[in-house]
Amino acid sequence: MPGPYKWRQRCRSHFARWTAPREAILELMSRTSKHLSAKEIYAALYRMYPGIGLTTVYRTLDLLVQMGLINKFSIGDGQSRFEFKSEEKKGHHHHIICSKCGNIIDYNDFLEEELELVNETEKHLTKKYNFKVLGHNIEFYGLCEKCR
Amino acid sequence: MPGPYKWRQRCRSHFARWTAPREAILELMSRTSKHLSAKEIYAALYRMYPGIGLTTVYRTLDLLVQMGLINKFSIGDGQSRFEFKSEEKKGHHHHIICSKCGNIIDYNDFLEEELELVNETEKHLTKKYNFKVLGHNIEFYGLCEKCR
DNA sequence: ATATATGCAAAGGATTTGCACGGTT
DNA sequence: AACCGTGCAAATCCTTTGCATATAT
Repeated sequence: MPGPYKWRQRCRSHFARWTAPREAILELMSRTSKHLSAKEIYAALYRMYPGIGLTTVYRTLDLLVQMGLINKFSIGDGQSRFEFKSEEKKGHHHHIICSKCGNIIDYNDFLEEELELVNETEKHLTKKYNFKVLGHNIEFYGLCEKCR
Repeated sequence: MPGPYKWRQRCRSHFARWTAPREAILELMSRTSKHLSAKEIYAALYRMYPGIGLTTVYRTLDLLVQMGLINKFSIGDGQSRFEFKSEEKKGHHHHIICSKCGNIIDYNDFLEEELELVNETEKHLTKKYNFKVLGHNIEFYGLCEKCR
C-alpha cells in the first residue's frame, strides 16, 4: 500500500470534518482504476453503505476536483466521469475511448514525443492568440478489441 | 460565396423534405464560425422565425451530425456545442478553450507535426490494445486574452 | 393524397439547491 | 454546544419522446 496517507492527510486538513461518506468515496476512488460516473459511485457505495445519498457523492466529488485529487471529464454520453489521480498508477495520461461500448483505456506511452509537440504548440498559441495555456487534453476514439 | 451548393445539395438528397426550419438552421450554421449550443441556435433563429421549436433544432442538428456536416462536441459546461464543417473556413482543426469565459478559438497550426505524432501513437495503440482508432481530439485550455 | 416534419407538452436524466436533522469536533 | 455535512425532496437544466397537426412532395 504505497503512500495512501498523503492524500488522506491532504483531505483531513482540507475538509473541516472527516466523515464516513467521505471516507467511503475516497476509499472507492483511490482503489479503482475505472472512470466512474456519480451514479456508478453511488451505486457501488450503496451496497456497503445503504444510507449514502447521491447528493453527497456529487458534493464530495466537487471538493475533490477542486483539491486536484481527482479529474472530472466527459466522454460524450450525458454524464460526467471521475478518475482518481494517484501518483503510482497514472500520472499524466490520456484516454482511448470506445465509441460503441464506452470503455476507456488509459495510456501514457509517447509522452515524451507528445510533450515536445504540446510545448511547441503551446508556445505558438500563446504568442499568436495571447492565450495562457494551463493544460491540454488528448483523446483517441474508435472501437475496442471486443467491439471492432 | 464559394460553393455553398455542395452541402445544400447533399441535404436535399439526404432529407426527404426541404423545409423552412432546416433552411434556417443550415443557413445559420454555415454562416457562423461560432460554436453554438442548441439553445443559442434556437434563440438566434427565433428572432427571424418566431414559429421555430427547440425540438426541431435538436432533431435537425442530429441529422446534420449523422451526415457529417457538423461536429458535436462538449467543453465541459453541461451542454453540447455544434460547429459547421466547411471546407474553406476550417478543415481539421482543434480548440483552445478559455476556462473562465468559455470562449473557443479554432486553430490549425502545427497540423503536420501533430499528424506525425498522432499516426505514431495510433499505430502503437492499435498494436498494444488491439483498438481500431477512428479519430482523435486535441484541446488546450487556459485563459484567453481578456480573462488572463 | 400521403407520409414526413413540426411544435407543443410532457417525460427523462443529470446535477444543483433548500432545509431540517444528525454527527464531528 | 457549535456548526459543518448529510440526506431527502424539490427545483433546474439539457435533451428526448409522444402525439396531433401542418406541410412538402
